[in-house]
Amino acid sequence: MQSLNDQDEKSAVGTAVSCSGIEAFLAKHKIKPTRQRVAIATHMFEKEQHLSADTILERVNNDAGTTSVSKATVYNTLKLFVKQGILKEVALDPQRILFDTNVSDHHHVLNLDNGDIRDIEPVKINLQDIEGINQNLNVSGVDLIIRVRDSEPD
Amino acid sequence: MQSLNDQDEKSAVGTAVSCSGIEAFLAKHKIKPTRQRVAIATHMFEKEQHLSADTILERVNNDAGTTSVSKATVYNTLKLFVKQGILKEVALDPQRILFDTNVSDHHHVLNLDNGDIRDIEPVKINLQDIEGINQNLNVSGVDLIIRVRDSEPD
DNA sequence: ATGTCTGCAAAAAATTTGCAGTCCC
DNA sequence: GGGACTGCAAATTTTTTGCAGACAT
Repeated sequence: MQSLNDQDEKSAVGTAVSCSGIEAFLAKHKIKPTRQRVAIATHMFEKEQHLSADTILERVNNDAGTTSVSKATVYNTLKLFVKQGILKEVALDPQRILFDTNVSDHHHVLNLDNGDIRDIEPVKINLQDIEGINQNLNVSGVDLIIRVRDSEPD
Repeated sequence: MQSLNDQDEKSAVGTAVSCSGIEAFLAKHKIKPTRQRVAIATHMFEKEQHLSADTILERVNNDAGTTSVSKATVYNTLKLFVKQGILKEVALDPQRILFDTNVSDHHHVLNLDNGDIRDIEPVKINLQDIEGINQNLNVSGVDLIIRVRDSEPD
């Protein structure tokens, strides 16, 4: 249950962003809140979640309450959101690129049996632990995906 | 410097697969060694490496010594190799899906400054260390990518 | 000749680009 | 009205599918 790491705006931003606060939320991140962007953001930030570009397109266009948008706009907008730091792009596996509303440093546990994706605390990576690595390097990011199954291996 | 974990065939299979041994190598993994597959495998297993489908296509078709192949065949063949366990598909980042000749359990260190990809030993993940997780789950796979830079952050 | 398998052209899906129309000043 | 920006049609790129031909009985 992580917040968007936004200090002010405590009522509008909880685990997600309330509909009325979306415009301010976008504006605060230097994103002009156009109709299309608000529509996409409304669905994306409805709650803490991991969605594909396709799912977002579907949800936006099936919701009579928001403008409908083209696929290109969904891609361009999600990429803009990533650039502005309100979304994170995650390659859950080679066939599944998702956009994650949790932009804090964290990792994922993917349940292969039911498809659930669970966010977990970042692990501490010590380059010292990796043999033979150049110690002058500095870590700029760590992606960790743990695939699990419910039942025991047979 | 990891081998392909193949016991017999010690001369043909070192860190890579020698050209002459390719057909036997494919056959051993229940892959009929057709001209196209041999061409693709020759370039892929030339040495321990991480290549995109596109790079493989280019290399195969620029090599007068091997049959040229269509893009579809490259995709289908690489997928077949993954299914048969002689390649691993790695989502290095959302924009870069690579095929890795190292199929043993391992992780990656990606140097963002020079593009180098380095294989490292698998980390031991203890579900006990992850708070709030259902302990009846069992881990079926762990992907870890560490992004590093040469110089210190400014 | 018949059933299985291969390679690839064509189709489909995913992503990017270029530009017509808007929005500010 | 002019520079900057937006959304999307069209182009491009990536991936999948379907089927004509090859191959092994």
